[in-house]
Amino acid sequence: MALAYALLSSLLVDGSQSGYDVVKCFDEQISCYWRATHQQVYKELREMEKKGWTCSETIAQTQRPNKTVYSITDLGRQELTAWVLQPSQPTAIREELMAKLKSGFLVPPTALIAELARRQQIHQAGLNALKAMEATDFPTVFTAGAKSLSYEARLYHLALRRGIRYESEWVEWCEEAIQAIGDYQQ
Amino acid sequence: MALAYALLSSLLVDGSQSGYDVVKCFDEQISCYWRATHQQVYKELREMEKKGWTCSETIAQTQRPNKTVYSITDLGRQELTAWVLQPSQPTAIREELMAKLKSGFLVPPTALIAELARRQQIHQAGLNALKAMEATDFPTVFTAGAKSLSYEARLYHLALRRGIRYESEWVEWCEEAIQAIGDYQQ
DNA sequence: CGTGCCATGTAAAGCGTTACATGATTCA
DNA sequence: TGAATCATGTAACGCTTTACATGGCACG
Repeated sequence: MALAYALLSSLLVDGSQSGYDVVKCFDEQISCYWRATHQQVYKELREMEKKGWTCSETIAQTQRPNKTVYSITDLGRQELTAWVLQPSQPTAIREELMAKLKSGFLVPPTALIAELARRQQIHQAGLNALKAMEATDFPTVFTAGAKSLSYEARLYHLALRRGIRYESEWVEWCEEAIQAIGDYQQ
Repeated sequence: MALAYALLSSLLVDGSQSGYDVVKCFDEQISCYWRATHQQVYKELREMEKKGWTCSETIAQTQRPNKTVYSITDLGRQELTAWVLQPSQPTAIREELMAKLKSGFLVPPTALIAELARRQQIHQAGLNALKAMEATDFPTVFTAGAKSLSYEARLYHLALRRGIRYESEWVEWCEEAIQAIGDYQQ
């Protein structure tokens, strides 16, 4: 369900787009809070068109495959607004690594430490990417503060901040866990 | 897939259990990193028995429905160990609230603030619950430090710490977001 | 007398991942 | 010449959620 609305918001904020563009936008920007494959995106855009939430236009291109460019309709905008107004539940957490930790005594501590270090690197890389996004998309934040942003930009910046906090928290926890397990070696 | 292993680790660490017990254990303890409905749990336990990862015994009860109590087998333990040794990918993030924020300019700021305050309360409650769990299950941490724990307990404590950090981060971010949106009201 | 706990299940629908498929262009 | 980008799709499978179903006991 929520994917449909995430797509609508992309069409609304970033303008009319082809499925391909939306996927790219998801990979680049939206990935800090939502993920979708191209198969899902194309399917959902077609289904929303049936419901009248989007409309499409085919753009003929030479030297490139033709595009189907989707736009949000008034009905789509209404649906999106109604959805935004609804309360949202926290996402159910599903963290494989924590499940592995519970049975972690089955394997050598060094194996756990290696895995935690690997995860720490992944989250550090994610953090760096998000910080780079912040520097690119919101440069004024660093000089004039977040209050310099427009309301719309500020809202999006808050989502980015959530991503940054999330990845930072992961990096810190990995550090804590590596230290802790180190205490039990020899 | 991962559900199966989470169940095995519950059987291994917490001992033999009925499906019902496992579900309760998931609701109470495991919910900070995994969630499953009773339908999933019962199904998975039966499937693992077919594979020989678990074995079961029916306990007749008067005044209560009979139970099927599952135990982990040697094969199950081997499979679990092999799984723990495999690298695990970070969970894909799917955060509805962030998607709503991106289209948040469609609704009055007060609506956003109300929703953020509601979410903050939810995460604060989650945080309190996890801290209470820490106090109950690991009382020595507060007096003698985390190093007083056995290796097994320490590993589980680390998972709990991750939950605590996660909920704390949410509460803080909600605060930040409420403040930020407040800046744009008159 | 109603609510909630104990204890287990079936069935259907929805959502998400993975694999497979095409075919031209651009860049190293 | 091989890889990456543009652009869109089908199909199968598996996981997750939601709804429906049963039936006794205990507690207020």
